[in-house]
Amino acid sequence: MKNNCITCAFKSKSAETLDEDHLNHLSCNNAMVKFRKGNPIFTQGTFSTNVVYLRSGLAKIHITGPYHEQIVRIVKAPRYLGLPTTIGDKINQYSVTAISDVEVCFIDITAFRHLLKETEHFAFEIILDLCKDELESIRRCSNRTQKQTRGNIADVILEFADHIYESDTFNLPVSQADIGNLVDTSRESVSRILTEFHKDGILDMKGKKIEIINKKSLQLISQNG
Amino acid sequence: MKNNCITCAFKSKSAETLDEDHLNHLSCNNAMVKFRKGNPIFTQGTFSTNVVYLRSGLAKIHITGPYHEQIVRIVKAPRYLGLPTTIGDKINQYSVTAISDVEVCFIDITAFRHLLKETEHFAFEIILDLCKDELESIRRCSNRTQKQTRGNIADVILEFADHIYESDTFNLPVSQADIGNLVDTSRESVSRILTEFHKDGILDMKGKKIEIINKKSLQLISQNG
DNA sequence: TAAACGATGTGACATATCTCACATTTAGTA
DNA sequence: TACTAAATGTGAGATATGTCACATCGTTTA
Repeated sequence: MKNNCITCAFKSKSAETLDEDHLNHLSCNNAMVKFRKGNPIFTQGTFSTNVVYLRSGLAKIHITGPYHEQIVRIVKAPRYLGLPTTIGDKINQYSVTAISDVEVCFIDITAFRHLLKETEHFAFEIILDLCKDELESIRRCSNRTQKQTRGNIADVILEFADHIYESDTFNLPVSQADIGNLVDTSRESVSRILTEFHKDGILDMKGKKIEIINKKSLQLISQNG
Repeated sequence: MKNNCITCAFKSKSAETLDEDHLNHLSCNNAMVKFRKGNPIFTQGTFSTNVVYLRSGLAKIHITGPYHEQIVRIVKAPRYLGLPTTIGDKINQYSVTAISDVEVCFIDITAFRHLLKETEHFAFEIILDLCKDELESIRRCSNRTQKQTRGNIADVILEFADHIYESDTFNLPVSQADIGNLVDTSRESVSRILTEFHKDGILDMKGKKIEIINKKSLQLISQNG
């Protein structure tokens, strides 16, 4: 299914810099695909022949570590998925899986490189994106290894509320096991800490539905361990 | 002190793509500075007005985490230092300190951006660098959080031998405390594990001098925890 | 050369969190 | 609706590793 990038309402910041000709070129080398919640968008170890752009929805980036699968990050549209693994290597170095229903654009890598060469603004926006992602990776890794589990779990909750859903009430799109391997702890510890937060009146939980009641406390826990 | 990039023997892969005119432009906006071991090259929290290129020597990239300073990575020349923090943000998001005597080029950021715009090959090489660094960050973080301390310390030794010094005998350029905060453990644990390796006949230590005796074992420890 | 400081070795103890075990609840499907 | 599988709650015990304490060794500096 071909896509029309000119009229697309979910353009990336880099695509915003393109003129009509280049957007047309992008449209011609671009396939929009829908994935249902839970399905893999691309998989570690396979060939990467396309640049992937997440048009709508949520996805998790995960990597097979030395012992177990680890979630690196949970991301929301709009953003590119796996530029490092597509451009930096021919084989995907990590996997991306939809955690809500998503719309994804697969852009032919040759066409993408063509755009990088032709239009310096486009390339610069991509560089900016890469730089910000790398900073984020470093910051996250430093937090994750230094903080104790309570702090990391508080972070995850705050991340969902502040950056992903932009609301203090939301449905967790992932299991507790997922949260565990996002912050590198066991499923059981996540459960224990979540019920602890509940008992302390910090948040309300009904199944997957979470409501943050005492955000100050949560932020304090995030800061102090 | 102005630099002549045309005759420079330590050109980056990206600079290799430049023609004489552009190299001249680079030379004119470029200052080469030497730092002695232990001195900061740039510091987290300060303004970043230059792109920094490590021409020779070793450096550590470190960041102030929620609890303590953490070494993110130890890098060797030739490579850029802190592209993400220079391009992605105006304030340095991390620090870089020399761990041997080093030579560093400070490139004016405006001139650097100019090169990015003018020459698509240059920009593409930079994008490649950024992508590879990001992949490396993710891989490292996943390893560090999953492996046990013994495995991480084995990794550091192997990294020095295989990638930094390219020899199984070398002088450790950092203290055990540094290694501790590179792999997120205490100074005492590093000491204990290092003497353990020594007792097991895996390596020989005389002061800072390390000689790997049984590399196979070390690799096994790196893999299995 | 001494003194002072930083880096390192090593023991004892505390503790966060993992693992295993099983109960219980929720969701998905015939 | 009932049955099955997956997700979650919770206890008990094991353990890797942090912290504190102090001794020793090497290196810089006055």
